[in-house]
Amino acid sequence: MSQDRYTPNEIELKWQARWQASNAFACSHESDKPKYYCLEMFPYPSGNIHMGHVRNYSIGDVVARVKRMHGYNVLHPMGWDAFGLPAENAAIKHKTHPAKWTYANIDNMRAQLQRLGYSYDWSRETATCRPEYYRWEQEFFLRFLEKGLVYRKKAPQNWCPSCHTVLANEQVIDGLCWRCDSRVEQKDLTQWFLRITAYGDELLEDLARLEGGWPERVLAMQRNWIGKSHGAAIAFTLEKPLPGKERIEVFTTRPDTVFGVSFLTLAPEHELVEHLIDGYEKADEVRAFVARIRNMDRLERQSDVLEKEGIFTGAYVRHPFTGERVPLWLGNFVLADYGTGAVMGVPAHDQRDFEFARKYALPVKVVISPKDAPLDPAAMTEAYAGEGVMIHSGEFDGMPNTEGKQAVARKLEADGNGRATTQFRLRDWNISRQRFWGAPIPVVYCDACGVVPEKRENLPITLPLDAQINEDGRSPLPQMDSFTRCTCPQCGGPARRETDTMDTFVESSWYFARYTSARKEDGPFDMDALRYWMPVDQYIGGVEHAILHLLYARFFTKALRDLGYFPPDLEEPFSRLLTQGMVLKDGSKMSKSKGNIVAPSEMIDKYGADTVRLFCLFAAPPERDFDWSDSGIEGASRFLQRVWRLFMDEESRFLPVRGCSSTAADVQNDTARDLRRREHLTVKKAGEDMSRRFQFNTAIAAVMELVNAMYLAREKMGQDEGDRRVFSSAMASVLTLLSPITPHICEELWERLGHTSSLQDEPWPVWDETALQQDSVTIALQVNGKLRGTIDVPAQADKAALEAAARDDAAVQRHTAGLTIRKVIVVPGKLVNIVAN
RNA sequence: GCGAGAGUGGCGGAACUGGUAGACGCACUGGACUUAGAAUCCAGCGGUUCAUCCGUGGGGGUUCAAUUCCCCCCUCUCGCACCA
Repeated sequence: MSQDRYTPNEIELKWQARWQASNAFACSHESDKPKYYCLEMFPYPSGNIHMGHVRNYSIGDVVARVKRMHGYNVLHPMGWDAFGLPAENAAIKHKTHPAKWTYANIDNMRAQLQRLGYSYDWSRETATCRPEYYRWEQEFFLRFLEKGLVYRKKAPQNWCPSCHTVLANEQVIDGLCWRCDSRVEQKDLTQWFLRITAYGDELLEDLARLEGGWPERVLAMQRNWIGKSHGAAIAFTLEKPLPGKERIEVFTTRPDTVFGVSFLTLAPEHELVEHLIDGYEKADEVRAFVARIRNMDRLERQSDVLEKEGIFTGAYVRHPFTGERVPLWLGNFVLADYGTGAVMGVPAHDQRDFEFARKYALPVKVVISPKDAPLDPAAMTEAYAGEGVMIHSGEFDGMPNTEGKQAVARKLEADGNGRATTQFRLRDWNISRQRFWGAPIPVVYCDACGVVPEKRENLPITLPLDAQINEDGRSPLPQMDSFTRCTCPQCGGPARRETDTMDTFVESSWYFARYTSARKEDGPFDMDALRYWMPVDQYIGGVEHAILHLLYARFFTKALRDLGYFPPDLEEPFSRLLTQGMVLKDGSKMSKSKGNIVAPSEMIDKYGADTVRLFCLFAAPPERDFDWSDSGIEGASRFLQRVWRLFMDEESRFLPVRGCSSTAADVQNDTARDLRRREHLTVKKAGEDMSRRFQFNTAIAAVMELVNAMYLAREKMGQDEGDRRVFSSAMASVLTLLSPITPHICEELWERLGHTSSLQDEPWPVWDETALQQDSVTIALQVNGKLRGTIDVPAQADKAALEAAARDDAAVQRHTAGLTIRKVIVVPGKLVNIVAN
C-alpha cells in the first residue's frame, strides 16, 4: 500500500474484507444493552443499486453506526423484496425462470451494497421469494381465513390489461396502474380480500401514537386515505316494496338537512336497479343509461369535468319524518362502493345536489337558515352548506343545525328509521394477483367440498421451478397440471389448486419482524426476539410508500398481534419514520428514458465509497430532494483528501489518543486553547446533529470547520507533549465523528494513529463544558436594533461594564449623536442594543 | 376545494430557545508555489450611491430586536377529491 497517497479503493476493500471475515455487525437479542432497531426499506432486486438506494442506506448506516457507538445493541438488517413483475418480464425476454434472474440480481446487488461498506448483519439476510420465507405468509393466510380476516368476493375489480392482473385500490393512481401507467379497467372477478377495514378505526386512532415520530404529511395522507366520516344512516321506505327489500338506506354526514330531501340518488350499479324499474314504461331508457355509465372507464368516470347526469327510475320512497313521496333517481356521480351506494338529495345545502336539482327541475327546500340572511330557494345560485338554524323541520325547528345532527340521528334511531354511524373511505385489500412470481395462495377447489384451505402441515405450497412464463405475460400456473392437480385436504378427492398468487405488498408487510429471528425454522418468529427488538426504532425510506406499504404493514402488525404471533402490547411496527428525499439529476428524477442516470458503481470507482456516502449526506438535509452535482462530489472528495493529507503531513506529531482526551493542563498557548475549544464545540454540535436532529449536512459542515481550524493551527503549534496531545485529540475527534459517514478512511487513519481497536467499538466522544469557555467574547453593538459594530470584552463582563463599553464605542457615539438615549438592552454574551431618538 | 410541506446570495444550503442573516460546500476572483498547467495553500465573494442605505416570496402587526411569533395574500411541490 502506498505510503502517502489516498487510495480509497484499496483502503475500502481492505476494511470490507475485515468486516466480512469477523461478521462485524452481527447482533443477538440476548444482551443486557439497550436495543436499537434501525431499518431501511428493503430493495426490489432489479439488478443494480441506484443513487436513491445509496442515499437511503447511507442515512440508515449513519444512524446505526452512531447508535452502536452510543452503546446500543443495534439490529441493522438487509434483505430482498424479491417477488414481482419485472422478474417475469425478464424471464420472458431471456427465456429463463424468474427465480434465476432474481437470485442473480440479489448476488449482484448484495456485492454492491457490501462495496459501500454498510454495517448490516448479513446473517439475517432474507429474500421473500424463498419458500422458507413465504411459507409463513401462507400460514398467516390460513389463520386469517379462520378468523374471517380473509374472504372471497366477486366484485368489479381494477384490472391492468398490460400487467394481466388485478390491482388494489391503493395501486391505482389517477386511474392508472401504479407500476406501468396503463389505464385500469373494471372487470367482474372473484378475488381474495384482506379485511383491512376491520382495523379502520384502530389504524386511524393509532396514528396519534405516531405523532412526533412520523412526518406530519404521512400521517395526514393516511388519515385522508382511511377517510372516516361521521353521520347517519337513514332508511327510506319504498312505496312499492320489492321482494325481501322494503327500504333503501342512505348514508349522510348531514342528517340535520333531512327535511330538505327532494330526491334520492342511487349508483347506476346499485343492486336494486333492475327490480325498481320493473314495470316502468321507460325502463329501457334507464337500462341504456346504466349501460352507458358502466362502460366508462375509471379515469373518465372520476374526472372532475364529467357532467352530472341522472335519470328517474319511476319509483318513489317515503320520507321517514314527513311521509312525503320522494322520487328515486340514478346518478352518474354516486359511487357504488362507498356508503350504501345511495344518497339523499338536499339541493339547498349540498352543491352537487343543487346542480343536479337545477338541471332536472327538482324542488329546492331550504331547511337551514343562516343568521340574518334568510335564503330564497328561487334566487339561490349555489347551495348553502354553512351553519344556521333548522327551519321547516317539524319538531326540530329553531334548533342550531350543529345540535340537530345528533338530535335527528337519535330520533331516527328511536323510530327505527336509522342511526348515527360512520363510514370509511378505506376499502378491503384485494390481494389476489393473476401472476406467477408471487406466493401461492394456499387453498384448493374441490368439486365436492368447494373452497378448502390447505392443511398447515402441507405448507409451503411452493412455486414450480420448471415453469415457463407465457410470451404474453400470463401466468403459466393454470396450465400446469403438476401444480394445480392435488387432493382435497377435506375429503381426499381430486381437487384443483388456486393459481392466483398474493400481492407482493403482503411480503413487505411483515419482513421487519422476520429479521428478528430470520433463521428460525419451526415458526415465523421467536417471541423473545420480537419482544426485545420490536418495534423498529427508526425506519427510513421513500415517501412513495406513505400509503401502500406503511398502511399495510401497520395493519399486519395489528392482525398478527391479535392472532398471537406478535406480543400483545405491540401496537405499531415503526416508532419513527424518516422519509428521505429523491436524488435528482438536472431537476428531474433519474430514469433510463431521460438518460440522466448517475450510476453509483461508476462514482465509487472514481471517488470511492466514502466520498459517495459523504456527498449523499452533505448535499442536503435527508428529507429534502437534492440534485446530483458533479462538482459537488468533487468537493466531497477534496475534503477527504484534505483529511488524509493533514494526517500524513503531521503523522510524526500524532499520539494514539481518543477524541476529547486532551486536558486543560496540556494547553500552553492560545492556539492550543482555541483548537481544543473548537474540538469540543464540534463534538457537541456534530453529535447532536447526527443523533438527535438527523441533520448530517450540518454535522459534516462542523467537522469541516474543525479540519480547517487544524490546518490553520498546525503551523503555530509546537512539537512539545501538550501541543501534540491537543492536536492528536482533535484528529481523533475528526475520525470518530466522521466514522459513521465515511467508515473506511476513518478506520484506516485510526489504525495508523496507532490504535489497535476498531473505531466502531470506540465510544462516542464526550465534550467538556469547561473546554468551551472563552476568556473574551465578541458582543454585537446595536443602535435602535441595527448593528453598528462589535467589541471584544472579557467573558465575565457584567451588564454595567457592557453598557459602558458600548457607550464608549466610536460607531455607537456617531449613531447616537444628537439623540436622547431612552433605553439600553444588554444581553450578556450576545449584544447591547441602545434605543435612542 | 380540502390536507401537508416549502419559498433565504450565481447554486446546494446554515441560522436549534426571537438576539451580529448567509456557517459549510460548489462556482467565481485575486495572490503564493510552478518554466507552464494541474494539484495544493492563503485571501476575497448578497446588493449598493460603500463611514450609507437596502436585503430571508409580498403586505401588515407584536417587540428594544423578527428568516424565527401573529394576521392577510402570492407562488411552488406532494397527497386526496363528485366520499354524500
